[in-house]
Amino acid sequence: MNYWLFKTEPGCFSFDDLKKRPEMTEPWDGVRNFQARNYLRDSVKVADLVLFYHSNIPEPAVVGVADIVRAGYPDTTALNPYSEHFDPKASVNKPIWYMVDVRYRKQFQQSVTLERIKQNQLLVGMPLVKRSRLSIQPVSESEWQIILTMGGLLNGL
DNA sequence: GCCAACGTTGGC
DNA sequence: GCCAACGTTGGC
Repeated sequence: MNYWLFKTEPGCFSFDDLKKRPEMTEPWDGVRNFQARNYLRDSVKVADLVLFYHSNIPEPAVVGVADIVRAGYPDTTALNPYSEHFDPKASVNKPIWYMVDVRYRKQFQQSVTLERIKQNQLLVGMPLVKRSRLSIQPVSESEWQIILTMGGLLNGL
């Protein structure tokens, strides 16, 4: 079982959007970065847990937890010319891009802001701090425990 | 809205 | 395969 951090701009897709339909699964599509793609295609597995991060807002923060209900499969938005994520180089036989399905698990009691993460010496090694542009990032067991505790989910999910 | 960081593209 | 130009991300 692995831990991840997924980034999204809440104006595009937010944790509230996920929470509104708690029993539903949502495709995490539109990832167009090769390193993030590799994680989605090769490493993200069913039952993995995800820190849901809101970026590009005044106070960027981890706001809750989701889980993976389907591992990597071809991202069909790349094949759709009407999608904003259309990629003319992708095809059915060579999909290039991959997505996974996620599901709501739990909202934090208190959002864990990027500011607080940066203040914690045990978290400054996270790609979020060093390489903020990577939209799918692995999270270590200890980082996971610390951030869940900071979010008020000390007793787990 | 600015701009640093960094990923991608394409000419050579 | 190098690297300059360009585009995008995302914190501030």
